[in-house]
Amino acid sequence: MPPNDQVPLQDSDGSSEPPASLAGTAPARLRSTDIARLAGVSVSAVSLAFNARPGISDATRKRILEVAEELNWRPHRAARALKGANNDVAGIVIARPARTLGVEPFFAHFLSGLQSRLSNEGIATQLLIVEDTEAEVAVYRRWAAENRVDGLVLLDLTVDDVRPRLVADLRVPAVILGGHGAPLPLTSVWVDDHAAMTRILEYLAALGHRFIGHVSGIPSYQHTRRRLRAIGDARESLGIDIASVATDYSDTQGASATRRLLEASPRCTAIIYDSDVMAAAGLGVATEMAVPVPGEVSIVSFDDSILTHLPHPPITALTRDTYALGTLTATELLHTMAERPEPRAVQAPTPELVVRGSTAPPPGA
Amino acid sequence: MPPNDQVPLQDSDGSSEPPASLAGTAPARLRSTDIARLAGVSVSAVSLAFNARPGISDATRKRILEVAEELNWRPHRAARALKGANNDVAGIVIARPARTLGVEPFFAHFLSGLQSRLSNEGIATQLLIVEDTEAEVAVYRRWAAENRVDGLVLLDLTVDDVRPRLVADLRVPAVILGGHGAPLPLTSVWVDDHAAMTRILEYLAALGHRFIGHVSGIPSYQHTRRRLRAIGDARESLGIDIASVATDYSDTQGASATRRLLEASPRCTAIIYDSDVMAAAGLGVATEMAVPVPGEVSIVSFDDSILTHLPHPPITALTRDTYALGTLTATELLHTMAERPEPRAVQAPTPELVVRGSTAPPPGA
DNA sequence: CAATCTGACTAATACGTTTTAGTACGTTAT
DNA sequence: ATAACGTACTAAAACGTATTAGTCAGATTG
Repeated sequence: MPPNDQVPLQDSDGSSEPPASLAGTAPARLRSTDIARLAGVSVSAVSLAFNARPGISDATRKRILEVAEELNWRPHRAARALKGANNDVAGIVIARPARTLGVEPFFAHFLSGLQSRLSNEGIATQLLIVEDTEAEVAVYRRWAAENRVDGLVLLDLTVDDVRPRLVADLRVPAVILGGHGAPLPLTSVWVDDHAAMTRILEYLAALGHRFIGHVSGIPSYQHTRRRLRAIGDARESLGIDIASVATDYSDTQGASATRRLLEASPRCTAIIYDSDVMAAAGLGVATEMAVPVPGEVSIVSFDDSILTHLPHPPITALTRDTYALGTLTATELLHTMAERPEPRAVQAPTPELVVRGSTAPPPGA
Repeated sequence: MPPNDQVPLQDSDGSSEPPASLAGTAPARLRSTDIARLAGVSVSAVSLAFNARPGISDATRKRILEVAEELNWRPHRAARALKGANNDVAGIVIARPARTLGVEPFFAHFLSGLQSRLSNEGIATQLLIVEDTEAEVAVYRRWAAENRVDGLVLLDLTVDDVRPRLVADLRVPAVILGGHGAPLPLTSVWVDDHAAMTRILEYLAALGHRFIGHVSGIPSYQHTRRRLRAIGDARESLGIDIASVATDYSDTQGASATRRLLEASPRCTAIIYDSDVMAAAGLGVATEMAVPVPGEVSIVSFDDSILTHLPHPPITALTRDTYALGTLTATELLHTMAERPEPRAVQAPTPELVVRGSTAPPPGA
């Protein structure tokens, strides 16, 4: 008789309550051998049943699954991963000070979409917040060496970013959000910021604005570059004058940049903000300085969220489905994980301009 | 000669670039045997070195670690987990529609704090968003059976919540955010909502308000109950009249509840909102209805965030360090994972009232 | 000087699966 | 009648590490 011919102690009554006093005793963990014995088959059969492989009859398969279900048994994922199977984990590392992360609705929406699509495929998302890119890179190296994740999502692509090359070399399937331009070693999902910014500028120009302020985000980000390039192009084609001020996306810097722009002389008649947080902060500054919006100055936000809906006046903004951007990124990642295709650039829909109360023709018009 | 007496093909030059054209060929994975051979020791020695155990000399330990570092080798985490070691993963499941999740600054801040503390200990956070409690419970059962996580954080505790009992029975270390009252089978971190609400009510009563509106959150949540109980107590002790309206925390319902309260006659002279999102939405509605804030009606938010800072007037709010709440929860979870102590209730600091421009004495005063 | 001990290290086993290489048996083709 | 084949299943060999039970040389002790 084999030595392990005993079922681990377990009440057959599903609603049973383990004796709380014995918290120290480790409850015997079920193994596939237990399921096999109870179903009257071998462990191999259990494996075949759980992995939906041919080689056993439907009746046997059903019986095995029923036994497993009853005992709430599932294959130990470490043992499974050890055999080369997937971890069913995707990793995402965000290199920003954790305290400031919460203010960006963008992240939460994007993450929701990403997570939702991935968990449909049974893939969990592992999230890590680090201080800087150096730490981020170290995490990628560690995760790759430990075989911890099946895929990665890279955010905030900068000019001359070292991460795509590194991650590609680590051979971890990955997708970049925001990359474009030079051929990347990884698949990327990108938004046409140039066209989006042009949309705003054409709208403001049509209203009659000729001198426009721009509160931009972090200059090293590629999408910031693309927006600035659109502004450069529009200077010539639309014949308007634009002054850009760089910030770190924080409400504080958005506010102080607004103050600078509104105090300057001559004063611009419209301000474009690279994020919703800064636009809302800017509107606050304008109100505080008693500069009527949109009477004296119009305000446009590059991003849309509850922050642009709620103020009075509500802020004209480029709107995009950030949640859908997350699901799109997840779809690309799943495809990359499954097929390891050649890298490609996938374009997400260009944001649409939603006109609200914060924009109007300039004062003189 | 042992059959695996060959180093997997690997350039000694760290900056080397694998031939991109051979994307299909699987790069040989390093194993502890490789490190052992290169360091001139056995695999056991490698294990001892990596787990900081006695049994090898410092010189040997150093040599092993150097070889591993050079090749970017780290123990395969699945193999390690299979031997009973920790996964170094904490799980958190949020049962809310993913699309609405992004609007709550609370989650992002809390998650940031939690994550930051956990990753200090090398523990990653696995995040899953599900539709309802049923799905949430299924996830807990699956994760426990698969041995996927070392700890769990439970959110949004409701009255008669089934989850604490279930998770306790699954023997997964876990911490609840928001529980209190009846002795729970799990350690919980809780905030004294009763005292916090009382603080608001006393402040408003001192200003002279006698009829106050309350836009509450989801009634089945325990913290909502505690707030309502404080309101009940204050009716008697402070001699004020309060009308509560239940919502689902959304800006939409917050707005419509505000409309109802402001249209009622007699009209309340102050409104308390259970969340910052609803307070901001409510301020918008008041402005739209041309009800001056704080001239005709004062507004107080139970939660503080950028949403209460930015509007004009900025909203008087209870402020608490949500990020710190996350780190506190993480600390409790780490303790629970390490020591498996008896469940206990840990109280987080009671929120402080920050008076801003949205509150003033009632019109007649 | 023999017996004991200690430090540094290793061989072998266990963890719980998946996968490979079968076996046994009944059915069909030659 | 025999060979070939397919189906349903199983025994045994991985996967890469941690751990247990050693081995061995040299130091210490009685």
